[in-house]
Amino acid sequence: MARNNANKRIGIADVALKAGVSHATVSRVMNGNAAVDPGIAERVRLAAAELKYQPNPVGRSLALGKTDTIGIVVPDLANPTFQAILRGLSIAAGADGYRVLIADSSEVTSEEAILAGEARRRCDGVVLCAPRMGDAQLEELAPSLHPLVLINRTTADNTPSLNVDYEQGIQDVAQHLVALGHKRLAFLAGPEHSASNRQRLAGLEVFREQNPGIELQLLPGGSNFDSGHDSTELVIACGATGILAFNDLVAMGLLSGLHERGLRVPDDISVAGFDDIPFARYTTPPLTTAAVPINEIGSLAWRRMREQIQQPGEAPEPVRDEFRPRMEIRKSTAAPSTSPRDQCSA
Amino acid sequence: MARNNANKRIGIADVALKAGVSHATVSRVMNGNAAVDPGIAERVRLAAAELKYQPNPVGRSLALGKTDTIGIVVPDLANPTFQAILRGLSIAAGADGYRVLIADSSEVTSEEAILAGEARRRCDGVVLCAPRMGDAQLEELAPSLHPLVLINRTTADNTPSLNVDYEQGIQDVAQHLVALGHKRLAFLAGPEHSASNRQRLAGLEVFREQNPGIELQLLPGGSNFDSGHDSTELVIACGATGILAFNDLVAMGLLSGLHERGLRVPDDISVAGFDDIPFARYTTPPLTTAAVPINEIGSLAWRRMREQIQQPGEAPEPVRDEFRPRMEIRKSTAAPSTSPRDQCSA
DNA sequence: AGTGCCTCGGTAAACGATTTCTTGGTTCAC
DNA sequence: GTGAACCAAGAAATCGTTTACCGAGGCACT
Repeated sequence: MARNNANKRIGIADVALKAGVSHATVSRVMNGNAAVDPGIAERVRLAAAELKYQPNPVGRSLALGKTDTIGIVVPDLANPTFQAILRGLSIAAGADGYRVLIADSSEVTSEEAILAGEARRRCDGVVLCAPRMGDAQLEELAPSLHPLVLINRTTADNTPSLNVDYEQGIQDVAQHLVALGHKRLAFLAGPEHSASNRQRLAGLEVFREQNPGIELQLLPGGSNFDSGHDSTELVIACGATGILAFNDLVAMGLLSGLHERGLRVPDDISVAGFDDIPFARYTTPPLTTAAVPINEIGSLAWRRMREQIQQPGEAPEPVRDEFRPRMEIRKSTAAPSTSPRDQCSA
Repeated sequence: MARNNANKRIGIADVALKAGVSHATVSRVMNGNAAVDPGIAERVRLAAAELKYQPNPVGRSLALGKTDTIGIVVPDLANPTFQAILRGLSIAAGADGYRVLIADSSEVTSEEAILAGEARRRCDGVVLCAPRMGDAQLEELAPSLHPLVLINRTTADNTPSLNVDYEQGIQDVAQHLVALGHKRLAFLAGPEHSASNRQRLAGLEVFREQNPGIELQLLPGGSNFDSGHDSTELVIACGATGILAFNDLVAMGLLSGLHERGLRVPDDISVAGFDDIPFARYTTPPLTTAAVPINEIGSLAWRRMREQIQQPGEAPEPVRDEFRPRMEIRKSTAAPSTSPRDQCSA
């Protein structure tokens, strides 16, 4: 807060004094609320301009019961996915005069609930990205956060939520590889407790049932570059010709590892990512991936939030938005080579 | 703000009522301020716990004259550099119990000043990244923002600022290429009004004087992937063997363009970036670049901010932190090929 | 002229905390 | 036994706004 310049920040009282009216009148003209005599209004405006008066937002917030701010809690700002959501949210909210407050839980699950509560108290609503939080805790927490929008999570009481259909998306990726002729696939999994990883595994289970002739291995992994890179040996050893990476970061790490080992993508091995982060189209080769319309998610999150904030009465029925990833086929996947590289693991 | 649950959010008055004391006493025990009878204190704590009372931050802010929030204004959240600064800042500030409020000016120069002022009124201080704002306007604005930290800008009145030495950094890149044997260089410039681009140009001017035997062309460009990609033809046509890209994004776009055109990096042409964004080491080939310790900048920005916030008295002398980029030599640069590809442009 | 309505703007009560001031009750020393 | 010193907790002021309420005028109509 500001109380530096000269002695005190100028407040509504100073303007009132200078214009020879009461604070109430100043407030009225500043907000264009009630009808004020044009002459007086002009005098007030002049005084305000001369003093460079700007209303104190904290005072307004207290009186109005709103802060024109929403909070977002993210598990990790280093992740391009959350960066993109934040960006989309920030821009969309900004267009409506709202600002966004960040709370980065740094992947510490226990912090998520606390941060969310704190953010909620400071803001008019919160957008919650909490992939690791337990279902029970989420259910308990949600009501107290009320103007709330969830990302990739849902609650029983139908909190508005935006969900990427990872289950279907990963199946699409697998099918793409099968269509190219691959018979031996491997999924480089994400963090164990990640909700979206579980969805992917569920999708692959369905895929397995529907494609009994296709081998599908599950490899432990992580969610970032380094874990993809570190999985290189594992991937080579497993003998699969088509790799489904947990996300684009992992895929890129793997791409780089394979390149170092002298394997050619997609000639020797096909690699597909997930998310379609901005960098995906610029890898060499450009990465085939399941594109998630991430910017849209950010701005839609704001829309859903705004609906809740602005309709103070009944909610316009809770909404659950579903995003089905779209296959973005680039150059990192191709038909498997006819030479029997897949035998080398035996 | 919260006023949803049941009827009203519970406030200090409810706790006071339940504990049979006055608000003042509740406030005292919540803040551990004055000495309160242990019995009463316990009663209050119990009441607070039963009601799940959490103090309203807006009320506190008004009374205390601080918000425990700092603002950051960035020109574009899509830029990895600002994402990284934001992240470092957010984590460092979070560790001290401060939150950060975002204002994205979306590259609209005229918005920067307004956003900064607004952010300042809501927060205890602001970190300003305003690469395009005019010097005069910055000088005028700075005092009113007072607890202020500048990124890559400075003012006459010595506002604390963190500066990357682009001037020296770009010279280091150029020297690196010369050391490899390159005689024909080209700089793929950034946005015209970017302050950091001007610094790079100044650095290259010095380089020119010191290396009269080296040809150095200036090519118009931009600051993102696409502009790098779009410059591919220009780069090929200019005949240079060593390319200095404005930043890593541009370099990566160029890398991808060159790859599409069938040119090999670094065999046919060397490309160097600037910044060392996280993705730089995972391009193919891994990108040689001038590494800017960007995470450090974010956290140091917080340190400088904290110094100003916590020492309300005299400033601990204004500081100007300088970061000299460190060459990160990877695989995208090498000695020029002996075959005279550089003639093809003649 | 008196009544009623309408307009304008001042007064004061929120909003939810912190903090200074004050008061009533002890205790202690003289 | 009285005054000083002291302590804990309540009363009230403060922070900077907004806004419900009300009173004072002005005007028109009966």
